[in-house]
Amino acid sequence: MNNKKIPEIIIGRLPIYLRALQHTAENGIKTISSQELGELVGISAAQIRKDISQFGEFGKQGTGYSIEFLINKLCEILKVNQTWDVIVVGAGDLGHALAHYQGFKDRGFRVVAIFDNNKNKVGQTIGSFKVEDAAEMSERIRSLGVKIAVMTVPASAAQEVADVLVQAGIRSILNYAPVNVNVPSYVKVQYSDPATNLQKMTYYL
Amino acid sequence: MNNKKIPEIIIGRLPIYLRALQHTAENGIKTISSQELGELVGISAAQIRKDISQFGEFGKQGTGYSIEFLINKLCEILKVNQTWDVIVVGAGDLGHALAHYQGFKDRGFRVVAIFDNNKNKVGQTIGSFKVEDAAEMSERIRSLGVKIAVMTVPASAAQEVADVLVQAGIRSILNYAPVNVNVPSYVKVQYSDPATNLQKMTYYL
DNA sequence: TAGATTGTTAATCGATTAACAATC
DNA sequence: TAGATTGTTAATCGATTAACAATC
Repeated sequence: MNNKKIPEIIIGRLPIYLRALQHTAENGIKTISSQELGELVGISAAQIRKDISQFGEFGKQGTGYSIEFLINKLCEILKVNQTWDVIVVGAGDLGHALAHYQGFKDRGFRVVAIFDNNKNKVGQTIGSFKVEDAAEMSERIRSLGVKIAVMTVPASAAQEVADVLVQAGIRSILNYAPVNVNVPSYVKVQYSDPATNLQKMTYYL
Repeated sequence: MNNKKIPEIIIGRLPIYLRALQHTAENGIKTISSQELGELVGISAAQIRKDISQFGEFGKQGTGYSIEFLINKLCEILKVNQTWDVIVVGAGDLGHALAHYQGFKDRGFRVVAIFDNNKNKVGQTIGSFKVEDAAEMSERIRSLGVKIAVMTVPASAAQEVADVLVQAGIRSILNYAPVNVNVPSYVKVQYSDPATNLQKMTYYL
C-alpha cells in the first residue's frame, strides 16, 4: 500500500465493489476479473484495476482477483471487518424503518439506540428498542462510544441535532433530512433525502 | 439557454441549490449571491455561477439572484413544477415509511400505489393505501402512466422487479435494494442502499 | 508454452477554480 | 458614481481511459 491520500471518489466506489463481490461469493465463484466485476457494477475494467491498485497488488495476471481475498482486503480498508454501533435520531416512520433495517447486519453495522424529542414517542417500543429521550442523547453517545448516527429528523431540527451529535463524539452522519448541515471537516456527512434523489432524475423524463 | 448536453454532475447539484433556495425563501429573503448560496450548500461561488449559467442569465450584476425567480427556473429545468406520480415496490418497513413520507409533497412527487408479492401483505392497509399485488403491477403502471418507482425489495428480487418496471414504462428508479441493476440507458437509477452509504464513511473513522 | 489479465504509465477527457471585463 | 456581483474565459487540477510490458 502506498501512502498518498486516496481520493474520496475512489473510497465511494469501494463499497459498490464489495457489495457485488459478496453477492458473487454466495454463488460459490472463486475468482473474478476486473472485466467481469466491471460488468456487474457498470464501471470500466481499467478504473476498477486502478482503484484497487491504490491499496496494493491484490490480483494475479492471467487469473484476476481471488474474491475471498479481495473481500477481506476491502473490508479491512473500509474498516467494516468489525461491527460499528449506530444510533438513529428521529423516531418517525423512516427512523422506525432504519432501526429495524435487517440490511445493516453482515455489512458492519448494528443499531443500538433510537432517540426522539417528542415526549409522546419517548418510551414507546420499536422492535427490541425503547425510544429514548433526545435530551439524554449526548450522554448516551458518550457512554456507548458511538461514532455513527443516522438522522431522520425534520429539516428545522437537523442543524441543531448535528451540533449535538458532533459535540458528543459522532464522526459519521447519514442524513435523511432535506437540508445541508455544517459540521467540522473531521466529520463526514452522507446525504440521502428521498425527494432530492428523485429530483436528480426528473430532468431526464 | 444553450443547447449543448448538460453534464449529469451539474444536474445532480441543481436539487441541492433548489432545496437551499426554498428554505431561504421561507425566511422572506428576496435575493441571494452565488457566494451566499455557496456557503449554504458547501460549494464554491464560481461553480454555482457556472452551473446556473448553463441554463441562462438568471442573475443581476451587483445584486445576485432573485430567489423566487431562480426557484422557478430550477423547478422548470428539473421538471418539478408539476407533480409526478410515484409507485413504491416492496411493502416492508422502508416501503411503508416511503409510502407515508411527507417530504415528497411540495417537492414534486406523490405516491399513488404500493406493491408487494407477499400474499399476506397484499390487501393490508398502509395509511390511505392498500398494498396491491405485484402481479398486477405492470398493468397498473401502464394505466396510471407512472414514470417513477421507488424499489424497497430484497436484493434477490431487484433485477427481476426492475425488468418489469422498465417494461411497463418506468423511466426513473430510486433503488434502496443493496444491488446494482442493469437497465437500458434511457432509464435512470439512483442508488440509496443505507449500508453502502454508511460504508462510504467508515474509511475515515 | 500460449493465453489471459494485472498494474501502471501516458494520453485524454472533463470538472473546478481563478480572474476579470461587463454591468447592474 | 462607486461598489458589488454576474457570466465567461483561460488556467489548473483531477479523473478516466487506452495501451502495453510484466507475469501468472
